[in-house]
Amino acid sequence: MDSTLQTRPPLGCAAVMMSVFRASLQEHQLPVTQQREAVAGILFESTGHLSADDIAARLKERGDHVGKATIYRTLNLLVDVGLATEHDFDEGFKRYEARIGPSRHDHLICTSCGEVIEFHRPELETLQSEVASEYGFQPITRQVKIYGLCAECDAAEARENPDYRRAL
Amino acid sequence: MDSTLQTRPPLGCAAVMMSVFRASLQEHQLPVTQQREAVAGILFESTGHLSADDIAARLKERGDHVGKATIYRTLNLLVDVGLATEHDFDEGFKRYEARIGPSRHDHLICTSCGEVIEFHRPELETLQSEVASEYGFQPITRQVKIYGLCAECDAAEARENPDYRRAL
DNA sequence: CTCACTGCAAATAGTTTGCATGCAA
DNA sequence: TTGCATGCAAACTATTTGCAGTGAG
Repeated sequence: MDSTLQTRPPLGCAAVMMSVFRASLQEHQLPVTQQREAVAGILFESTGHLSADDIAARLKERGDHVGKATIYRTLNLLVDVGLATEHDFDEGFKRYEARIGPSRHDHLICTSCGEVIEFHRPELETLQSEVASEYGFQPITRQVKIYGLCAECDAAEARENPDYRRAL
Repeated sequence: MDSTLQTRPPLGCAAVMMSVFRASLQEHQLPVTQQREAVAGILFESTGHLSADDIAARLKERGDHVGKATIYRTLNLLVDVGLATEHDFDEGFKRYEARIGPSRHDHLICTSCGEVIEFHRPELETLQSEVASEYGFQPITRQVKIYGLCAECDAAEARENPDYRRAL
């Protein structure tokens, strides 16, 4: 299913995503409201992993106030139509990310400073299908999260406590 | 509310885990209380993924009432000393599992019926180290979760809605 | 005897929901 | 016009925390 390796289109991407979103709404007979466009716009123009609060803040600093309930409702909508991905990095809240095409990536999460590094490993696609078919499972999505210390935090830790790695 | 049980650990395993737990507590000058032993016991004797509520229920049906706050405090303690693993299967609450040795396994999660299937893939170990070293990252733990439909739910879905797979 | 643990209840925090009102179609 | 969408606030739910009392070492 994900046989096409696709890189993120650089420009105009947000605009394309917006029209896909509008089309999805119309297809489902749902109104295209200003709030929905505002929330989706913020997400599509950003490349990071945004929390509901991040989105609220960006909307505010742009003058576009949208109620938090609506932000959550819109994010869930985006996830449902497949235009956004939900992430849980164990921070006690969720983060959302625009989902451009079928391109899959996974994450390294620093448990010390919270940095999130994306990585791509096509082998994971194969492995996912293999494991799934072994159990008659129909895979829809996956999350691969590797927790640990980023290069900087690792160095810092090794400096303070030279043999911490022995515990791993 | 009960999780699916998978493989059965060797006998006496729970007892061994308990004494490791007691040792950890003593090492940190922490009292070995009845409540701590009760909570740890439930977790060590089970092979599944238990929520805090599951544990409360099992304690109750055994006559051993323990306050929920204490259950949470003990679970966090177990995670901190490395004797339990925390899982988040996107159910809105966490599940805990005894951690026997360094054996790694990952999960297939049915988004329809909630079944959790464990799988082992040694290649993931390699992949984890490769990716990590590529970014100078020091991996500590990982979570690989493949969401989708288990064989039964997939069949049921295909029966009701013959071409749902086209949407994937 | 002392200090940390326990239970309870109240507090948190992210997210969801009920309801009167406001817009998109 | 006709519904859904919105905003607010209240509701929810899992988890954490404060505090008076209890128990392990």
